[in-house]
Amino acid sequence: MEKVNNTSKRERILDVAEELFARHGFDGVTMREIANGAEVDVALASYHFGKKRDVFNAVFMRRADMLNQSRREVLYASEGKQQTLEQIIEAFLLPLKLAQETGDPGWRNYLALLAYIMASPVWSKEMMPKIYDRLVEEFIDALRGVLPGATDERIYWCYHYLSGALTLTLAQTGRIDRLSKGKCKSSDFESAYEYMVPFVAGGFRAVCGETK
Amino acid sequence: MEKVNNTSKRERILDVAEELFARHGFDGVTMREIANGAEVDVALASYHFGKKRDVFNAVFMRRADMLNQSRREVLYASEGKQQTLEQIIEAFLLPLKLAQETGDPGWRNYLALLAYIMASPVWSKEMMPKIYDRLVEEFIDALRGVLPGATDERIYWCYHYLSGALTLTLAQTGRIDRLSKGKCKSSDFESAYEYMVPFVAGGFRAVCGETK
DNA sequence: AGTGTAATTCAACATGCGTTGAATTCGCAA
DNA sequence: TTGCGAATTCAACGCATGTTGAATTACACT
Repeated sequence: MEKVNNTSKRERILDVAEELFARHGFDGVTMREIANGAEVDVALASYHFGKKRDVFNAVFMRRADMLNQSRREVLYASEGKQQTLEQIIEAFLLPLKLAQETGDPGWRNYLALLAYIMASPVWSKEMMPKIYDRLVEEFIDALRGVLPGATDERIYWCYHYLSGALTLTLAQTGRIDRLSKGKCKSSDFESAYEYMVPFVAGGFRAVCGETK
Repeated sequence: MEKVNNTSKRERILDVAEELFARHGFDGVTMREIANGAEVDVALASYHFGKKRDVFNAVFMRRADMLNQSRREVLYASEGKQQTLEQIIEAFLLPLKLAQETGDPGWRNYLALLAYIMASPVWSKEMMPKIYDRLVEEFIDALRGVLPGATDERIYWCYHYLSGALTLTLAQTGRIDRLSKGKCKSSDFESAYEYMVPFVAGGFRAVCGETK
């Protein structure tokens, strides 16, 4: 198996597909563009993964398990102990820290792809239940623990707002760069994380009542 | 000019394109699907609007001016008077109330299309500066007025979270329905609006300091 | 060195795409 | 009723698409 730049052709296909799908969506990318970017014949992607949809699936799944497991570990790290609202939110926002710390552009591309899927009515229904929906109920449970007086309706809506703020951040559209005239940067996940935790916590407290 | 169902063929093309583009994105829709949905020959869309991209543009522009003007009016309705943080946020979330009050499915489709554009790195850069970016600076100014001690960096990030929460709401992915087992509904813009105002206000106060 | 299997390329297919120019129909004014 | 321009359809073009089967190369094992 030929190797170039320390990665196999198979992985290079996934890397390129990840980046292109995140930017242009499923239908905005052709098999030939993927093959071109990976410097590979167009038939090779089909050989390894099958149909175009299977390439998309393979990209989606490659980092899904790792991310989910990492998230679960953080959430249960302080199990038994008295968790704070901020700790729970931090656990949920883990992908931001993760992408920032590794510095791997592949992770940033993957998270942008996740944002594309989250915001799409069609792909959200198709992909999110496979992996990511499962853990949400555990987050909601943790939130119920620190927001004893709140109704489920309020908690789920607040979770939805959190999810939206996260999604737009991961998408890295560059709009905040333009609007703020460079004072903020889409690529600056560290700042996004730093302000997002207190923002969301403040929102939850305003809607779901006081916490201990 | 032939009329059916009180709408011209030209408008029917825009209506169908609006719905399809919102669900499947620009590349996920063909001219023939649009023509089929509008019960019209495929060449007619090109005759009226030009290229496929021009159809997309026409759909985007059709309701843009109206929405922007409506927003501006609400923002300056309480000009001079002492505005509250909540009033500013309410003005920004106007599309939610608007879509809910008219009950027009066309508006819901348009707002979903707006969400698609907002979350896409490519389309966001191309479309948002045309109309929607202009008003944002006025919102930021209003926010500065009620958050005197806050840095621009903090205000822009908070605005970004607000924008994200709104975007995911407009997208109507149906995910909150599934996660909450029916307790919340993506289509329920009234509840989304009701909880979003205090959530965002609480977030701003937590990050940008106290308000009067 | 030789053999078998996986990896990769080559060549080509059927199909669907956006777009266009010519032909036809419609709606209204003279 | 005739004429004329706008609206609409018809037919077809050149091209790019996803996919596949056969041919070729690379590689591990004996």
